[in-house]
Amino acid sequence: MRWKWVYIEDVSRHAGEDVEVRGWLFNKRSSGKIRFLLIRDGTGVLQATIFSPEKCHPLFAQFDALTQESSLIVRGRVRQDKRAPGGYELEIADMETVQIARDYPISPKEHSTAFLMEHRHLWLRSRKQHAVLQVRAELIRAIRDFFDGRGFRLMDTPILTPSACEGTTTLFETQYFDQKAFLSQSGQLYNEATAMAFGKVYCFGPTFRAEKSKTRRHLIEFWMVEPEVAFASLEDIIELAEDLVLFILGRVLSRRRQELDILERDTKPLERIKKPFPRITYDEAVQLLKQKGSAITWGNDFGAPEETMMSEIFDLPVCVTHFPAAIKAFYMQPAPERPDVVLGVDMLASEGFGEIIGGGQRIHDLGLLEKRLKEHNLPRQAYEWYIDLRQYGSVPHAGFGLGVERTLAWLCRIKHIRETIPFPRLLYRIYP
RNA sequence: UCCUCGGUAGCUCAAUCGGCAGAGCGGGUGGCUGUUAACCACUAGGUUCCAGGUUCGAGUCCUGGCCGAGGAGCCA
Repeated sequence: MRWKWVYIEDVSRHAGEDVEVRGWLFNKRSSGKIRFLLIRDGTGVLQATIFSPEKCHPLFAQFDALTQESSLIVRGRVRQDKRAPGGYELEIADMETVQIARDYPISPKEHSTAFLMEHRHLWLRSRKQHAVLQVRAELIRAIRDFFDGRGFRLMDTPILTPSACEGTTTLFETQYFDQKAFLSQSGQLYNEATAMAFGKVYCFGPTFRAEKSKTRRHLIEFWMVEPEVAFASLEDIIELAEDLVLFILGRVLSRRRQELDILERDTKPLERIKKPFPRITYDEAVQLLKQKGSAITWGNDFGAPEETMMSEIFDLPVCVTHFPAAIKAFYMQPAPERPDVVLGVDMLASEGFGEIIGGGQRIHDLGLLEKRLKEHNLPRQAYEWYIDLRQYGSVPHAGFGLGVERTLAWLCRIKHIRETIPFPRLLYRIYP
């Protein structure tokens, strides 16, 4: 007979049927005349059993030879059983060993972070890491569905760029034939051009920052989605950011419950998030933080302790607006009648996870943009095309960037951002 | 880049005042008719990160180096 190859996530639909499962040995146990195999195939974990009153059953010998992470194909009948994890198990009739794994280094007991990072290529198979990356895939799909559903056009901005978008000190330099090029830190400047061509756009890709930062919330290479909308104001863009976050939350909470359970994520703090999120200006935030005992003074950016304090004051994500112009990028539009602050917004996630979104309104006036470039000592020739946008039907416009890994860390309540991407690039680690 | 802590069996850790190198897990062997990180018995397994120094004697003390972790600044 022909055995039907099924994935473990679909196994409950095949109760009573003969099927084939292809996967890896997650764990095994035995008790006299009965043997248990926990098999994973990437979509789930299934318990399979071998039962025989004969001690010398050939399948028993095959079972005994299996080691953790050995690859195998099992065939048998699916049966509903309350005693099995997941409620279904496979009664093995036939088993094929594909390869015996020798000394798999990650045991079911505890390991240090350093050891696990060294074995990241195998750590991905572990239950919690697997769950986090399942949520990541869902998060990315939700982001795309959100923007596509609202008529945004996906614009792929370049990764190799001739100039800096923000500071030049944090750029990765590379050779571009006989000239220098830099790895992109953001697609924003290019998106300002595509927004003038398509009205509302987004880019979604990897970004690179050569910052020597060694914290739980920094990656050297990370993914960012950046919408940009022509004719939009700060107000418009904040609402867009709120809608995006709510859409993502809805998707992940409805479709990835099981993974959040595996991660022991208490979902109540996420479930109570509703529009509108609290909004405060930078001025108000500084006042609040001072009352809470922070040493912050006007004109300084928030540090990690300030972000933690903010999430102790509010139990929803918070939008902080109107930052001092001096601590923000050259392209930020100054507030009307208050030129020392800009129409920018940072969204701080709840539960102490800090900034997940940064954005705002961009300068659309030619003269002001030229003035700012000079003040920031940026080479005009590298920005000619960008300046050009202000000469041909310039309009107010706004956008933001959302960091995928930080958002995922918040959703999964993962302490360190290194677990939110399959192969993290960190300050002192580029292997594996 | 700065501050703090750490490096002992494949892994996670212990080793009192400087005095015989130890446990659990994993591996191996055997047992057990429903296990849930199964359990029980036995068993193999060591360049104590590297180089130098002090000492009768160093995993332990000193000097230098290498590697890692936690935190800070910067940022999404």
